[in-house]
Amino acid sequence: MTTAHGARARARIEVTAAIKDEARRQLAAEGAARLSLRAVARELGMVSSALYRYFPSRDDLLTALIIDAYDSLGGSAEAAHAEAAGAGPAQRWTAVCEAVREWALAHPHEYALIYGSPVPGYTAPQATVPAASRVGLLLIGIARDAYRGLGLARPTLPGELRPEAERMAADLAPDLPPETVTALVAAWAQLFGLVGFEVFGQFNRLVEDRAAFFRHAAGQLAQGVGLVYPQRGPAA
Amino acid sequence: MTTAHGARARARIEVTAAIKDEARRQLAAEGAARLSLRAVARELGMVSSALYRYFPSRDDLLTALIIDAYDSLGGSAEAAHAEAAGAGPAQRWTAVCEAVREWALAHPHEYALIYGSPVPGYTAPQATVPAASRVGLLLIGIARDAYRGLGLARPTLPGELRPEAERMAADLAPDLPPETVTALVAAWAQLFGLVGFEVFGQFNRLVEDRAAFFRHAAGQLAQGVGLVYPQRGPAA
DNA sequence: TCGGAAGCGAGAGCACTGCTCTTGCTTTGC
DNA sequence: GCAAAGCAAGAGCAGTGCTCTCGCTTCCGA
Repeated sequence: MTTAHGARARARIEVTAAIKDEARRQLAAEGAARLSLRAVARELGMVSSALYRYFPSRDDLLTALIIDAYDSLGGSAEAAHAEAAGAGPAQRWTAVCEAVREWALAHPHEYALIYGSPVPGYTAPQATVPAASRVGLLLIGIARDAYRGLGLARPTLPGELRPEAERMAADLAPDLPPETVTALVAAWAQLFGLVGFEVFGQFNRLVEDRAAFFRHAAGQLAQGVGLVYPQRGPAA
Repeated sequence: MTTAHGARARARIEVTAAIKDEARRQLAAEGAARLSLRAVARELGMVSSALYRYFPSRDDLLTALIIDAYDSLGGSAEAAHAEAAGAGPAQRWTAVCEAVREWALAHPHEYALIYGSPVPGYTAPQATVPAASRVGLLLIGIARDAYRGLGLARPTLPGELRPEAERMAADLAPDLPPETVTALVAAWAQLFGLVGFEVFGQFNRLVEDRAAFFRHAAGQLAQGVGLVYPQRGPAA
């Protein structure tokens, strides 16, 4: 009984996938706001009301696409990380950052869906959280490897931020120094600031050689986290 | 003849302003995608077709709101900068960053309009450029003051980025070192990464004391630009 | 095996959207 | 003083998300 629960369930899976595929096509072509349930149904040769058997609302379809986008981005980042497995922490950091950038440039509308303005009147459901965390976990993992290996330059931290830093460290990576975790969170946000500005055209008549610019900026981020070859003294 | 071109022209100005005000209200309440021309007209007691005499399309209304939002943000940032006039470059930098953050938190939907995903099928018209540049120019100005005054720590720059850095410097601030201009552009994007992540809820169950976190991150950005009290040696 | 239940696609319909066009009225400028 | 331009109103078009009802098909348990 490999055919899970008969032909009907199998058909449901196929139709659901077909709907998502067509929706993704329209998303890539026109953007989230122009994604139309009726158009998807039309393209699939079905009537719009039938589509509601698979997704109870337009927002639910969008949520499914969001999760898929997070997964696609996370997969690309993880693949890039795996490919750089032999290299040092700084190189692996940069490789992950560049994978994020390249995915975003290849899928601008999907990137906008997950890291642009949230779709209005819509807050990301809890279901998206695991998929959304993958890139962050990857970056934490790189820092952890460095910490356990060559060592990590420990960033500075003002006193007023220490309680918050310890809270974040307890949540995210209890084995890492709070200073490092704080710097990681900031670098994570800053990475997507760089990517977003490029994808959304803010660099348009400003930065020409964007790949080189990004590579350098990503390296600076790694340095801010402490992911440099410790020349002047390792972790305190 | 102070009344520019009679009562009709004056009425036009007033009605245009009333439309923008009501549209801004709806934008703040519901977000850009739910901004409806018909609802604006309804609220103003006019019929929807009449509104097209003032804005030829919904996108044109949005463009007007975008420019206003850039101006409002730029004004807030400039005001904060003026208030910190006596302080050193690092403090003024942080003050501007915090003003940007506070404006964004107070006007999330307007922030999303200008720094979130661009409205689909819509590329920002040239008219928005001057208004959009104000924050960036402010940051460049702070760096320039520091450069002419106490001096500026000069960031490092890889060789592959030098041509691009010189191009950007020629465009943006020919009087500043290319390394500084490059760091400025990166910091600019990273600043909006931090702000965007907070406004769009990416920090939600992650960072609690966001004000302190942001203050620290902004200070780190200033340091990356070279805007620190030169302790170890001023500009080379 | 068969009968009720659940799943499914189709169609009609509601309330809404952006936008266009025509119809009259008013203000403006020559 | 009169033609031209600006204006509000209404009707209408094509499109949207979503609901409801209708028959048909598949499923599952007695």
